[in-house]
Amino acid sequence: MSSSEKYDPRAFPPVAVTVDVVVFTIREKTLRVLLINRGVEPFRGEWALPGGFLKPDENLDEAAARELAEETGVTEESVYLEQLGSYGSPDRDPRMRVVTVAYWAICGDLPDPVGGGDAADAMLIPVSMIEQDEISLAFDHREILRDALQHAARSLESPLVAAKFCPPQFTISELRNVYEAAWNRSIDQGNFQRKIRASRMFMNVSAQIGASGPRGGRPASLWSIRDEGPDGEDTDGSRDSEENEAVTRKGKARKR
Amino acid sequence: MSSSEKYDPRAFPPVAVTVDVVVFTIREKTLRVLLINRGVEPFRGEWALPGGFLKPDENLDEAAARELAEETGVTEESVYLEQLGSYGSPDRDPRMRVVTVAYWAICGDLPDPVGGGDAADAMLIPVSMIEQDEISLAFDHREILRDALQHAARSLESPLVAAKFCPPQFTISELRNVYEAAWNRSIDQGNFQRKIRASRMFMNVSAQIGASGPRGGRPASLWSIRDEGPDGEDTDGSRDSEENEAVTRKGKARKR
DNA sequence: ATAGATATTATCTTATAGACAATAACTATA
DNA sequence: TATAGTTATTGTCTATAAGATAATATCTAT
Repeated sequence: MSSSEKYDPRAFPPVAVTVDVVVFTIREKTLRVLLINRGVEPFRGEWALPGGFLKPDENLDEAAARELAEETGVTEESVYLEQLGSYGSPDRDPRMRVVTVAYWAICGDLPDPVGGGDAADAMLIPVSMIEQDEISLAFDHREILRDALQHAARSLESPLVAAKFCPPQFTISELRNVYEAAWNRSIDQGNFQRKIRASRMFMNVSAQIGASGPRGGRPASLWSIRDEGPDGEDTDGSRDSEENEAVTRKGKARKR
Repeated sequence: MSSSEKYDPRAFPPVAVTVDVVVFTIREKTLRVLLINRGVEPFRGEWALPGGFLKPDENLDEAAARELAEETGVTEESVYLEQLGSYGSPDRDPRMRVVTVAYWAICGDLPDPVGGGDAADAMLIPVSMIEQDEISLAFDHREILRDALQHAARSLESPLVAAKFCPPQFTISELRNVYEAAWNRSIDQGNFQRKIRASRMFMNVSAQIGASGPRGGRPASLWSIRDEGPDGEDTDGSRDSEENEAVTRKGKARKR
């Protein structure tokens, strides 16, 4: 007999459902994650992913978006927010049975002084610190973060996802920095430039302009995600390439 | 303030958590999914994914494995079983708030007469029938199945996953049939053979032997997943290739 | 023996990635 | 102002992998 038939849902075992969000951003060429310093037991004083209980009339995606907004102030619908997976070991929360649905998000422009106001403190911690066990996380949040990192690394194979780490207009080097921070390895400038331009996923704003960096250097051109016009945009005149695909993820690792 | 602090977990909103499993297999060169004909309301008489409530002392993976075993009798730990995602729209179950954690599984050798015994009937339905709306599913299971199909298609990029659809020993053509069924397109025999042999992921059992098909043809050699020996296996003598990767997923579609 | 079927190997072409060199355009400083 | 340092951009060469296609091998059926 099907197990679906075995239970009366009104006699379901008591479970609480929460939503946690792994918010990634890049600061100082370093991949960072938003963590909350817990003000209450359990795990008081330890760092944890932002999250909270699912409300009766919202679906999972809405709950994740609400949590993201509550913790970061970011409400734009352009934000990348995707479900990661669910975690439900019987003892993952000492208080009671809690199943959490984890999401991961990319924020290109987090307001710097995060932290909701309460005794709870919020910080953007480099993921390398957690990977190297310099910071421990509450609950099973280290495991969730590990899975989020893996998932994010794969998702970056699409440059459109990588661009979510950048402001609306960005240079190709800024985009390259995203990969170098997330994949923890250096990427050849020339090859990356070729790849991005050939992909036709972005369009050239201000073809020649763009300011030089603080240390000089030829000024870069600015790019943005291609708006889906049926007419072919080609600000820089290159017309030789077709719709390409992913950025590959091989090569020698760096330090992080 | 962090939302994690806002709620007393003992005052959590009432939610039931279930686990549903999308069980894929291949029959007659067709990708099929295991469906249960519901014997009770709601959706009595309609087809649904096998699933049931999470038990108090099991984690999510264990619950999924239990459901898989209950519905199929398959208990081997070698079975491919992976979490897919969670679904929790407030009204997805008319009885009460139910969040379900969906898994997907590959069974290479399902006992044919599935069906647990009760009034509930079980069948292996071709996924094409659901895609073409010839069969409707209960709850939001059509959406879950759609996501599972997408996820499975990507996962098959690793031939090791594709081999889970096959018996322990299989021919390269059987493996190719997996791709043709799941991706719904034909794959060139020669190129596929080259790819699989070059990958070094499998090893040659019974190098020359293997029976001919019912319609004749040169007998194929049998392969199995390479056992991780430090010594280089090379039953067929080819020693020219290194560890390669995915099977790509481009090409013209077929009918299904 | 011949036709039909499937498996296996080989060849050719093209696309893409990676290594690496060369050039362009800026800032800073002697 | 000339020069060095820095970053952006373009170009070239090579190796690898994929797709198209042909050729060969080995079976069943008639």
